[in-house]
Amino acid sequence: MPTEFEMRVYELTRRIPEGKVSTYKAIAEKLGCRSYRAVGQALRKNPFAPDVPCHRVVGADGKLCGFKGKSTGFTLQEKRKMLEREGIRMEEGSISLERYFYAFL
DNA sequence: AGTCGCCACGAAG
DNA sequence: CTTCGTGGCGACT
Repeated sequence: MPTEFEMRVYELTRRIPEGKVSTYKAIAEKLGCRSYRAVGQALRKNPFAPDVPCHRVVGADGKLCGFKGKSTGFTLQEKRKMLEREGIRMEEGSISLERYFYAFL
């Protein structure tokens, strides 16, 4: 059973439309919290995967999340593929946030 | 309940 | 590059 905080994270992440991405920072600030890490932790557990498109959440510099070892069962390659399928192109492993960033309007 | 360690980050040095 | 700040959660005590 996720906590309320996690629920908020999932709820926001879920709202990211196809062809768009967001950052841990944006989500955290939207939740009124200053910790991006807390968001990352919530996504790491991600009990709502793949309902919650955690692959659309990237770092502030447009890079995909780090994936240290195991995760929710997805790999960077799989996520990259999903993103490209949604129309998101990457340059040397980085995403152009200027084009794809979604600030939860 | 208190403490400690962990975490897919970010900013600063 | 490294180190610290930061917020929250899980595990252990």
